[in-house]
Amino acid sequence: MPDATVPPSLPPEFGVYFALLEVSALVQHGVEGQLRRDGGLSFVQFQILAILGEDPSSPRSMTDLADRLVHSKSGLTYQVDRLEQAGLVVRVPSKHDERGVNVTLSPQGVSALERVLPGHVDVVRDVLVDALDGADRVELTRLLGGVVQHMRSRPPRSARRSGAGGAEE
Amino acid sequence: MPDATVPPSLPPEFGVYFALLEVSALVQHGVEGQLRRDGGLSFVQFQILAILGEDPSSPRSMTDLADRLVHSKSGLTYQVDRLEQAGLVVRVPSKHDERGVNVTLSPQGVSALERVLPGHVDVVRDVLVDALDGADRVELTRLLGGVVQHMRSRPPRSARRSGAGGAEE
DNA sequence: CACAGGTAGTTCGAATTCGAAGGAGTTGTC
DNA sequence: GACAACTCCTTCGAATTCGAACTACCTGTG
Repeated sequence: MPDATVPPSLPPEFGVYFALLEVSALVQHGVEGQLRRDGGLSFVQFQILAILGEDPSSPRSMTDLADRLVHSKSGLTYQVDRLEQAGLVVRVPSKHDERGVNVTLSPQGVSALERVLPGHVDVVRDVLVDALDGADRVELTRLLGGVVQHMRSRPPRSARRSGAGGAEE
Repeated sequence: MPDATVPPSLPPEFGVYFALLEVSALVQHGVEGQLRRDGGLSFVQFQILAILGEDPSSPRSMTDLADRLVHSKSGLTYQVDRLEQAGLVVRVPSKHDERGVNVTLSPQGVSALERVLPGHVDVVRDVLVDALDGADRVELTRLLGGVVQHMRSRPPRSARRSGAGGAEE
């Protein structure tokens, strides 16, 4: 019988879980200051611009963006509103689907991205990339990529499950 | 996201950056539902309880906690308020420093932690740990640990003045 | 065509977050 | 002991986030 004064500890494999969360929080906060200083952008706003900049020829739907960012749709609406007010993105009604809204980078949005990117690269390099030598970086990328695939391959956030794979009503 | 694609203007090593952020966001959202269902806890609240549970004999100061969580102090005040109202933690004035406040787990806090932990372990295992075989897990932990050390070794967030790279005034 | 069920975005209210300012205690220097 | 500079935590207002409800549109079945 477990001693009530000693809280249960997590399995040792969970170090990876905490380390992951901590690193990502630190990286995120590390870049936030730079983004705000150089471009007046929040981290989420930068992410939106960066995703749109990945492939300017294929505009993204709101749902796409929300999914990519792992954000709520309402939160995305709010941020796209702000970016549109700032003139950095444009909402274009989808041609195929009357309900759909596609978001694209405006020329000003491209400029904003170009303005923050150099400093951003510096900060990320300083804070994250330099912590790893080349081989480790490749290895970490490989491992994280595998995890992303694993997670993306299971029902996305809309599917709630209380355990592991239990069928529920 | 088929592949951590990076805008052409970003160096290729930055795939690790995007993959990291995406994985951590997915993990975080993945556990949030379970924590709320099983214990009525937000992710941050769970983190606070978990940190306090790590070593109940050494209570943590507010600043300590904020630093560990990579959260603002005001945000931590808010969350500790809520946890205290719920009876899960207790604020104890520091003996050595009249300004200091130490936070400890109450018996109810221990119970809450015990109540959510099994399900939490399941979810994390399902979503993250199972994505890796044993060797990869060890490797990932090692890599992330190195990054944490690297980041913690530089001026913490309180010195958000010149941030991470450029000295600027 | 009509209708049920599903999807895309937005709006709304409530909860949470942050940074700046403030009150109080501590430390170092003279 | 007085003073300035610093640290610890909280309060305050503004910005951001989420989930639920809502509108509008699309798809499949009869």
